[in-house]
Amino acid sequence: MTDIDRQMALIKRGVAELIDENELRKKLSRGVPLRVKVGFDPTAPDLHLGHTVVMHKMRHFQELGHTVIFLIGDFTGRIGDPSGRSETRPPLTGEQVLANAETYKKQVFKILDPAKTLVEFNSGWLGKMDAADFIKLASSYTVARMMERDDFEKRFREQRPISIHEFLYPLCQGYDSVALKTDVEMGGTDQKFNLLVGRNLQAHYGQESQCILTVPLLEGTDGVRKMSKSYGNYIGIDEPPSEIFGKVMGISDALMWRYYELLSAKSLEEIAALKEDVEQGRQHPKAAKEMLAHEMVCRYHSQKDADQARQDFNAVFADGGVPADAPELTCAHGEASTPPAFLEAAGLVKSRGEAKRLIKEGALSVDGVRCDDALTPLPAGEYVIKLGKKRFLKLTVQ
RNA sequence: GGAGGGGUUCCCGAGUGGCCAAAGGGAACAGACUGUAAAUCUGUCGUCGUAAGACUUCGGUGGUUCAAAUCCACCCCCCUCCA
Repeated sequence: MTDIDRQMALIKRGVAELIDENELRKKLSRGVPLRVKVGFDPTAPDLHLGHTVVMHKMRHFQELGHTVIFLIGDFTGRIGDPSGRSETRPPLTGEQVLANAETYKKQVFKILDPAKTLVEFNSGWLGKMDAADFIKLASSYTVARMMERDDFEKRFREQRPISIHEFLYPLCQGYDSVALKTDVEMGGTDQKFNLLVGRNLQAHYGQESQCILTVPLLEGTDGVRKMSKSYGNYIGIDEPPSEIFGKVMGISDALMWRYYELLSAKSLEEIAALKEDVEQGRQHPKAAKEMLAHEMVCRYHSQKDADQARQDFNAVFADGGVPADAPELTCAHGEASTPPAFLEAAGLVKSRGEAKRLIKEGALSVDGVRCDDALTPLPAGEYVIKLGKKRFLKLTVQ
């Protein structure tokens, strides 16, 4: 029994909701590895920190000896999860799905143990169902129950449209659990309804119902909306060390604690202590944020990369240096060496007009000296160009 | 099948013949202040051009007009209600 308590402690850490705790204990007590499923969208192979919240939970299950099923929703992806305002998406080709799956694997196994991970595609069973099968599936649920979903309920009340096919999404996702004989399904808190449908469908098809476990949604770097590629507020786990470090440093102080809570390996006690230190002025908030940034780079790259990223960051932003990976450009003296020309050539700006505007605003510096002359070509030589706070260029004029 | 509402620059959203590259807000970017935090203030925010100015843009295609985001015709798409 102590083993089960130990397992439960790890499983429950940081989760938003677990349904139902006693059922899960019962499943665990059988001593058979559980089948733990998490579904992923096939269209977004760029994993970001938001995805990692649930992935760490998957990792926990693996560490406890259970089987994790990484389900790629290539069939359900055609419907598009109705949560939010997403629309029906065009189906991806087989090759696209496979290519995306490969990209997924490359990133996912930075966290998950490949030996304990099963990768599945739900087109494998959903794609084989015929109209009669779908009618049967649809008959397993009632409109009233479907309308329990707050998104549907809300839209219905506001007289906004709900397409019939949107009802199919939770049903399909739920059927995945039937097909895979899932013991536990996890997802973000916004997935709760869908996860519950799986529970009900399994019972309908004569199986033992899965437990469900939801994890909090991580806010994006803007601190407002959930982290998502389409909002452009994400930190991708495949991004280079300097990017990850820099993006973490750019989040607000308030958000930093949220990230600590959901992403850090530190214990909740350690985090509370750190927060206390910052509030009491014993620790500078920037230092606390640096530790977080360092930890993230460590996880997705290496200790060495993290040290380097921190050093570079401070060299650049605290001491006004140049990042080691700044782009380089060589151009001829003359028209090509006027600021708007080389800024555009280097891809630092979208148009010359933009370059001129920025120069007018005082954003350009050459070797650390502000330059507001957009007309005069730079003479031959080597320069360090800085545009705004974040854009750098090593320029050689011949 | 019928009736009505709508598609505007990254997003929301004004704009019903010239004063519109198009109000306002948001986002974003830049400057000041900082810790590349927050807050605040200032500025920029279609392309080209040092500038004057030129060019392209308001679902699509044609048309009316000296002149259209604004008027007309047809088409495409979205939404609501009735059946």
